[in-house]
Amino acid sequence: MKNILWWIRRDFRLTDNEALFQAAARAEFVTPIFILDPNLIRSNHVGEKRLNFLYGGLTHLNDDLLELGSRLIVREGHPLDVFSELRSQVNFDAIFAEADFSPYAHQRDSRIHDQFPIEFFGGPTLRYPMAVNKSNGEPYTVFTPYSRAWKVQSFPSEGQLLPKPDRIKTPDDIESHPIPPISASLRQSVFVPGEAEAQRRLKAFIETDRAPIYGYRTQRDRMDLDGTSQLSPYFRFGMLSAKQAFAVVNTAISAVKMGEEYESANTWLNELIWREFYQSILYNFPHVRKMSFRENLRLIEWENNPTDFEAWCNGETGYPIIDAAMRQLSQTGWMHNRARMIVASFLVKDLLIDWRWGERWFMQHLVDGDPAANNGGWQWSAGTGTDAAPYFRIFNPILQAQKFDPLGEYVTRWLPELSGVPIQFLHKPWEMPLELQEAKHVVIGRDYPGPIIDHAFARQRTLERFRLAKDKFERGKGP
DNA sequence: TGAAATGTTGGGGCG
DNA sequence: ACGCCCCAACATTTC
Repeated sequence: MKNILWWIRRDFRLTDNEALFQAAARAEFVTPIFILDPNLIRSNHVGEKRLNFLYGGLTHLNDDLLELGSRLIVREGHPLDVFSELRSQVNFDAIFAEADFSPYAHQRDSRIHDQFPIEFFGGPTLRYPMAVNKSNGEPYTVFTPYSRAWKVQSFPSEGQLLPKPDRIKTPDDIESHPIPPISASLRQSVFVPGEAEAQRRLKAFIETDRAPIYGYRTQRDRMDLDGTSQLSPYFRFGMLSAKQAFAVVNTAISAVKMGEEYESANTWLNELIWREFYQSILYNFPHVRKMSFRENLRLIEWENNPTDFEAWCNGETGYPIIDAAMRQLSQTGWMHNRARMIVASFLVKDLLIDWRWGERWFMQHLVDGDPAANNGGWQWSAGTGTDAAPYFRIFNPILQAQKFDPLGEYVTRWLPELSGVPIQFLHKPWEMPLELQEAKHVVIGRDYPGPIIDHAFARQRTLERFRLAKDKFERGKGP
């Protein structure tokens, strides 16, 4: 073939990229193209932090392509229109792309497939969402059996990873839209975009001396430490392939064989499989995007108090662990996973606000915001999802903070105004005697808000409300 | 990938 | 010495 369009969607990398590899092997010219699709970049499910990471990623990808003699073509518009227009300007024989099974992408791609010669390769996960099923052909809805079946199939080895092409020839007469600039306020993001940074982080997490992965089982819950890989934004845009991660972790696991290090590496492996699980859930049960997976919890009578929601969003709930986490999110576009569970439990089970409100807020602010993982996480926390936390499992924000931020360093990092508060009061500052509040310049109601809700009360209210929803459902389908 | 309520046990103080 | 109470500490049940 003469010219193949390599259509980049969420595979911002040159190594282990089957679509690119095949395009380079089969065609004389390869045209890397990224489309700024208004359905994605103007959606109310994305915010500037993820868009900036995306734009930065495009810049890095273009730099990497330049080194191979190629360059990135950027176009703006609906993909069907963009390809129609392109066809009138240049000759291309086929479009090659990494598969994407999220609902919008799937629908978009089948329309493209009706009108253009397009071939799909691989995907954002190692296993296709339809490739891990029960013996009766039905998809799994519980994680543990899913992961067991997932692990039975073959693991990739590092030798099976595809190299990047030596050289890519790209026609030089194709116009490109400029890569949108990054907002000045976000140039200092903690997440440097690009494939090189993704690889550096993967190696730092797994392949250095005393790498964090070997203490992951216990360290991952500590919000005050950097015990997690922080790779999620890179997975989100495919700056790292799932296959690369699985191959590397597989090597690490074989190297240790047993003990705490082995358990830890396996715990991280399981986290990668959770990611595959939720991709599969969204593919097989697309309605979870709109409603509870569990039918019996679709009639919860939410409070949905807008003032409470605003306090949660802005980190002004008066619970330091909640407020610290929400500020970490709005300042960095990322939140520690343990903190995600705590703030989700608080929104849903203390404030009784519809989990979909929280889901949308996360999508708007997370650099790693992914519809499948985010929806899965929220439904898990709300107790409405597949293999979810039972509805009566309600986090106590104070106990969680004491367990997983024992020194209060996470809280004071994001709430420096609380740095003078002694640790025994840090996670419940409203219990400070008034003299101490004055002395530490943390007067509740003046320097820091009082708690917007009493946890014990909220817990009882939620147990009642969820119970009611179940009862209503039972009666509704009655005899 | 909880927490609270309730139940049980056992050591020590004490009459 | 003995029974009784108290109450941690731990276990089990319940939400």
